Amino acid sequence: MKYWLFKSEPFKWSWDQQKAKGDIGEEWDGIRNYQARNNMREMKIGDRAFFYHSREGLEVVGIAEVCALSHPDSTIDDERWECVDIRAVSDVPNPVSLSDIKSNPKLENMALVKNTRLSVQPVLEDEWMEVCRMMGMDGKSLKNL
DNA sequence: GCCAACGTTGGC
DNA sequence: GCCAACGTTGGC
Repeated sequence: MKYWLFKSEPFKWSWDQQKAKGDIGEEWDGIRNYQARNNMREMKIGDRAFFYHSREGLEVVGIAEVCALSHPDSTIDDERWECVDIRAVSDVPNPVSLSDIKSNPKLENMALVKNTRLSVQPVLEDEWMEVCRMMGMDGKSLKNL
C-alpha cells in the first residue's frame, strides 16, 4: 500500500463535503497537472491519503482512501485528464499544520514542503507514520493513540 | 491581495 | 528545442 496527500481549498471542496459523500466517495476531478495526474494513475484501491486544506486552514484535517482507480475526468472532454475517486476514512484527533510539519526535521523532505504547488503528491511511509503520530493516531491501525 | 515558484504554451 | 510570455497555485 502506498500513501498520498490530496490538497484542496476548503472553500472549493472541504473535508466536511468529502465526509458527506460517505463510503461512495467522490472523484478528484479538476486536476490539470501531469505530475499530479501521474500520481493518481499509480494509485491502487485502498491506498491511504492525507486530506489537506490549502490556502485556508493549511493543515491535514482527515484521512481518506482511494476507492476507484484512475479513470477519465468527467468534468472535461479531454483524454489527457484522469482522476481517482476517494472516500473519507477518519477524522484526525489533532490536525497537523504546515508549520508543524515544517518545524519537524523528520519531515523536511516532504513534497508538501519541497514542492508546494503539487496538489496530489506521494507520502513516504516514514512520513506517513510521523504525521499520524503528531495527529494522535497510530499510522498502521489508524486508531487513536 | 501580493507575489514567488513553477508549469505550459507557442513563436522562432 | 529554446525561451519569453503567460497562467496558476498556494503561502504569507
